[in-house]
Amino acid sequence: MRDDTREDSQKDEWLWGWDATPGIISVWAERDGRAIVWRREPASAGGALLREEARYRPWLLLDSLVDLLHLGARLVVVDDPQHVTPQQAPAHAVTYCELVGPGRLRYLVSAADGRLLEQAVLRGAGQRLGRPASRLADLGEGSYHSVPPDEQYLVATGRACFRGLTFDDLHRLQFDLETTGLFPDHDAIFLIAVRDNRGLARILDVQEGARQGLTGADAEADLLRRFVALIQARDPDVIENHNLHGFDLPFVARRAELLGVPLPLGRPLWNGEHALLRQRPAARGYGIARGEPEEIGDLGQMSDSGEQTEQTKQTKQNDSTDGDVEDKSGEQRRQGPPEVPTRRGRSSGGRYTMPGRELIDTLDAVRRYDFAARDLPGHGLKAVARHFGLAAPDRAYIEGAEVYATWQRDPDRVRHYALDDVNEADGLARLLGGAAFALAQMAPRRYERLADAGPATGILDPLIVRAYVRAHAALPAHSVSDGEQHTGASLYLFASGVAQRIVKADVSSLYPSLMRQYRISPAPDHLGALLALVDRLVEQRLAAKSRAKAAPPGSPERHGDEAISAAMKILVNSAYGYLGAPGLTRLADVHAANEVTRHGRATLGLLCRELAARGATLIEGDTDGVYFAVPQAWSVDDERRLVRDVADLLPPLVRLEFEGRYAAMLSHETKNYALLAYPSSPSDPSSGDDGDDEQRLLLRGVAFHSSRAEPFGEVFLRQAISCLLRGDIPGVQAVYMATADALLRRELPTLQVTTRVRLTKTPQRYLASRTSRREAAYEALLASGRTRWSRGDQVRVYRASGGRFAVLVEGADPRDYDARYYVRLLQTTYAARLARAFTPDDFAAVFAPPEQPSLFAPPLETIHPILTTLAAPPVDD
DNA sequence: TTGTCGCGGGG
DNA sequence: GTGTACGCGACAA
Repeated sequence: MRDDTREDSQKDEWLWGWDATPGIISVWAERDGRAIVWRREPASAGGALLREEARYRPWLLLDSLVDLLHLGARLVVVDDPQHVTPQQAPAHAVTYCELVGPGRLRYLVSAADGRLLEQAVLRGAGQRLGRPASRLADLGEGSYHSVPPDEQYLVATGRACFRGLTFDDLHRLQFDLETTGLFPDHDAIFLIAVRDNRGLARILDVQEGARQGLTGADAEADLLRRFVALIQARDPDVIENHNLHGFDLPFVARRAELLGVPLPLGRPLWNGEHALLRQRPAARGYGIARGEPEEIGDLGQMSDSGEQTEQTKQTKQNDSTDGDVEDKSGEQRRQGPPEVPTRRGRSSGGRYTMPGRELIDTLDAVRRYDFAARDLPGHGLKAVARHFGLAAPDRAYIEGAEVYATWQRDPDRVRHYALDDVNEADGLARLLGGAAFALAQMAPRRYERLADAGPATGILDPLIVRAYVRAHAALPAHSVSDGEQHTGASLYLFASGVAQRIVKADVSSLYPSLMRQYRISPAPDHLGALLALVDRLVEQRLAAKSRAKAAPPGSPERHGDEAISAAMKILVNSAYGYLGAPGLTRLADVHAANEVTRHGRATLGLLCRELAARGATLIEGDTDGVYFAVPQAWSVDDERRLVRDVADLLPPLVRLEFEGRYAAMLSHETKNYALLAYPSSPSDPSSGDDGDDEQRLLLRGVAFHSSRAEPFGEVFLRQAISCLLRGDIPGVQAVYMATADALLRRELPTLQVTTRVRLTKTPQRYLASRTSRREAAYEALLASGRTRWSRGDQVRVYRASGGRFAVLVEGADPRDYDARYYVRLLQTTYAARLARAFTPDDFAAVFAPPEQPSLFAPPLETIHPILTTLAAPPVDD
């Protein structure tokens, strides 16, 4: 009993660290052993900001002491190299201890100054290798492990961020740029919207400078200086925006460089001056992101916002300014000019940082969310904000390419738009940023790094390293692939067409459950850290979920517990991915991963067989869950009993859950289906036909919505499938006929037949390739007289009468679309998505060409949707 | 037709 | 200090 408790608290330390220091917001450490910790009191305690200078003992892990033997008596063995008193070893000593167990990295070494520690190791390595060693990497793969200074500090102290703070205790600021275009070499910033969660909402723009007689580059430089002053004055803990690292920061950095404006946006370090914006070391970032210069040149001349701006012209004259985002007091980190976004430059690598503040890109949070949920229409700010209901009713929308032109015509509209942007960025950060906030309370990394980290390499690995160091266990060398093939999950389509009384049952967190149930652990993990973490995460997540449910909706407590639950879900679900990524994760073990998927396939097979044996009609099974239909006469209780009966056949940690029930389903292909929810009263499918069926319709898969689809097609699909799932076949045909009719009469607005296309070629590039291949979007631009556009512009294109392509100008509605073409598209593309629901004859009758209705078709009333069985339940193996 | 590459975001 | 998935459309062979 007492052993259990001690073991539990040890494993809690692996997950949460062991030092309860509250309120840490950010840590900045140098390799020389100095650290600065910024802490904030909870708002309830005054919310003051504290700045503490600290020291830590830099450390690293080695596979051998041989490179340190040259130190002689200056190499001293101690119990705990991360905490050494002057009595234990002199100040200039390198200290070490030997770690236990079979891992290759079996020496924890430390010194008062990390640079001296490294130099000592490198000197010994140079002697051993017979050539100078200048970096730890020269020691060779797998013979050492070191982490950045701030993480050394957090591991050594057992501290973590945000203890005792709620999300809103952080001082969070959002800013958003409005620019004349996408390319900072040639476009300029004319407006910056700034808001924070302490009541600020401000627009900075070049018109203010203009009132003092500043124009062009002077006005832009003045704008940047006022921006810097505002950040310093507000002194936020966190700076957020959507695509912050991919657009706003590189744009600001580049413009500042060209204009010669320094960017001291960080908090003061030791010298008392605000630290400059810098790039986070990310080797991969630039090279590929620099882009092809001649293309950038093209873009400058072809900017869609017309002529080059005053600002840009003037800026060009002082291209050689020495603006520098480097912190002169720090190490020389920058290896080249700041990254600019280019065609290939989605800047997953290029990241920025500023001491004392955490830079959070809501695009990262959106991607992390959608990785699991897969229900977002896109990852853009506006689309996501609308999806989550964050968009204000009077939200201003301006197409990207129109922003600058709108500014010149109607600046207040752009101001409104930019404030809407920062407000939505704030809402998004609150809604989706909680997970990273909670992760920062666990893992020994800064918040901003946890926000963009991959969960396996970026979070689990640091947790595991900290656990090994804490337990004084020798750390296994980094895994390499032994060639074992990774096997996957199973996916079955049992039936296609239409079925009623649908139930979805799935195993919550299947893979981690199987790891726990069958104690599947990667072979090199002699400490058992991964499985112990998964155990803790699953247990504590359940607790956090029930705490969240008990807390008042909207309360900080609820937000906090939901965030912990979301964070733990991310970690739990990545434990399996961790196993299967040799070369990426330290303790990968593909054999163990395959053991998990093997149990997973067996579990899904068992579910399917047992459900079918008890009267269910299987429709689709995927990895960890099944859609099936039950007989018409069954009650909800019958459905639940079935799921419970089958759940009882599974081992205790593998929990089958009743996930949902639906009135009807159209099964099209695997992962492509439509579900009709029951009317408002979930227990009574026959009640309340209030005509909002379309809202109760859930469409899944690319067959039912693709970003390129014409709006009229999506509308048709929703209406037709809604009728279909209600059994209203005449209604399906009526929708079809009405849509065709509206097209033929051109009653549908032109917007309904357009597709949104993003332009990837410059005019020159397209003209060069035009002879060999014509592309609709560019032909449309040329046909409408546009010879100038910018890469990255999005346009709406449609097919106009006479077979030519046309661009739809915002606000226009010429109704000159090729109606017959779109009627054909309605038949061949959209109606076809309902084909599985009918016999071929019935399909032909329902969707006859509108101009020649079939005389011999069966009456619609006699047509019923069908369900076709495609496969039997998998057999036991 | 089939295989490979690049994109997703920001103005 | 390593990225990353996944599905689609564009382009080359």
